[in-house]
Formats: sequence, C-alpha cells, structure tokens
Amino acid sequence: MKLSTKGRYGLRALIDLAQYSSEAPVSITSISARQGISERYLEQLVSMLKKAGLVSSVRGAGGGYVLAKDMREISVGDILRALEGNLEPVECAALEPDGECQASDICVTKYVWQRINESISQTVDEIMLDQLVEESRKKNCAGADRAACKN
Amino acid sequence: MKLSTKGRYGLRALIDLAQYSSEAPVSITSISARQGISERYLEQLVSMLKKAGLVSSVRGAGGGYVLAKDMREISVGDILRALEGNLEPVECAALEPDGECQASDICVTKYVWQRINESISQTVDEIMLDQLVEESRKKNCAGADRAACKN
DNA sequence: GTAAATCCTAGTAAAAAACTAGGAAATAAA
DNA sequence: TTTATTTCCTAGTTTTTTACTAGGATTTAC
Repeated sequence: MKLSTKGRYGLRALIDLAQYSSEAPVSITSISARQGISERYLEQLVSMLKKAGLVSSVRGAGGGYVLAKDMREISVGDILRALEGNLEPVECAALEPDGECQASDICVTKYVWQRINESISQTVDEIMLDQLVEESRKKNCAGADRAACKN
Repeated sequence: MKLSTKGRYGLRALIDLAQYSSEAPVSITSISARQGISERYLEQLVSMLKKAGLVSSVRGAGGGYVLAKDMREISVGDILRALEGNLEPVECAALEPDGECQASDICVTKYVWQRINESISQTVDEIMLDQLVEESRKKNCAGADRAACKN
C-alpha cells in the first residue's frame, strides 16, 4: 500500500517544472540538479507525463519541457495516475461497469474497496498543481537539502 | 499503490470468522474451504490478526479462532493495519510529530501526502466489522463461486 | 559540425510479495 | 494413553515488482 518513487518523484518533478518553465523550457538536467533525482530515471518519469498529455517537449539544444496545459487544470490525480496507473488500492472487477465477477452479488468487501477508491480519488482530484506551485513559491528559502527527502 | 493479498484475503477471512464463530471457534481449515484461500497462508494472516488483538485462539482438537472483541468495536482500519502495517501510501517523516526531515519546511508534497493519508484513515476507520457481517448475512445466497474472486 | 537536448528500448539488481514446508505443542475424544 | 485435530512458529523459495542503469538514435541551436 505504498506509492512508488514514480509517483513521489514525479510529482516533485512536475511542481519544479511548473515553477521554472514560465519563460523557457526546463531540461531534465536542471530538474535533476535541483531535486536530486537521477537524470536517467527522471527522463522516464517525465516521458510518462508527456504521454499523458501533461507536458510537452522541445527537442534539441536549449530544449526541455513545458506544461501542456494551465496549472489550474492539472490535478494531483492526473499526475499520479499518469505515473502510477490507476490509484485504486483494490482493482475489483465487480466495481467496473463491465466487470466480470462471479461473486459480485455476494461480495461484501466490494463495498469497502469502493469507499476507499472513492475517497482517494476525491482527494487527489481536488488538489490542483497551481496550488502547490503557489505554496512552493512561498516556502522556497534557499539552502535546504532537498535531496535528503525521498518523498 | 495496491493493497496486498494480506489485506484483501485477511478482511474476507475475518468477516467469515465473525460470521461463523458465534457458537464455536472457527478453524483455519473451514475458513479456507469456504473462502478458497490456502490453509498455510491463512494461518499466517489470522496469526497477525491475533497479534493485533482482534481474534483469540483455542488450541487443540475442536479449537479454532473467535473474535477477541465485539464486532461493533473492530473497524476495517484495525483489520487492514494489522495486516498491512500502516496504511499511508507515503510515510513522510515530516508528517510525524517527531519527524526528522531536513526539507520539512520547504516541502510542498508533504501537504498532498497528508491529505491522502487522512482520507484513507477516515474511510477505513468508520466502517465497522458488524456492518459487513450484517451485509454478508443478507447477501449469502449459496452457490456463488467465492474462490473465483481474488479480492 | 558540435554540443545539448529529447527519445526509445532493453537490461539488471534489489526488494517485496505470495506462498510453501516442516515440525513442535496443545487438547479433545476414542 | 494413543490418535486425530488443531494452533503455533520459523524458515525457505519462487515470482513479481520496483528502481534503476545503459546504450545509442534523433533533433536542433549555435
């Protein structure tokens, strides 16, 4: 029941990217330096964010990544789903519209999984990237050791 | 970001146990037969529930397990925490009262992890075992293939 | 042309999950 | 008192997933 480094690092990376990409594209190298995440690994994470349509890229020297849409329209849910796949701790076939599940009508735990899934979705979908960037701008007193934190 | 089989099977097992242990202790063998979960694995799960004080055991022939307290006082949160350890998708040191985290004061994602942790806790702590047993009694029309479901 | 970037795939080492196995200890019933 | 049934406890093993690393192709500004 843990969020992987994909989700944890990826969210940090995108907040960083959002914060620094207003003028020019932000390169993997620069995010890596600021956030203390391996370039090669970051590359993969950002690529997932691109596939999900959250960022777009500019190739070649001086290139990098920029947000593909307004920060106010990107939720933490969008970001984490892009990186982690679906966020449901239990993928119960009986919960899906077209779900094939023999035991569906006698299944009691289904109710529990559904409630958990819903509460997570609701939470992550209502936090938008712009709030986090705003918060980050306020807090950023230089000098703290960002790389010490694995979350 | 998945709940392991420990949590999924374990919750099912405890609902079963609660349902059948009102007169006599319920053996691992019988839970295993009804729920289609390996005896040897179930044994470990139930042992975790015992360590957590949710069930108590009667050794020897004719023995088995019974609930250690009233179903109305056992929450899904108690059960899942006994089986999965803590339910926080991100264990952020900065969230703990005594948390050691260099980046605590500049960390933006902390807020996100906190919100997610809280919403999960709230959800699982408000569903009580007796509700699930009640639900199970209503639904149990015999004949459905419980073993087909992995959740 | 060269340096700085993204892009893409594959490989790999470590960790965690999901069981399996073996046998000791307790107890009820024969 | 033996036997069958049950919990108890630890360790081993296989499979899956995670978290990277590696290599090189492609694009583009200067």
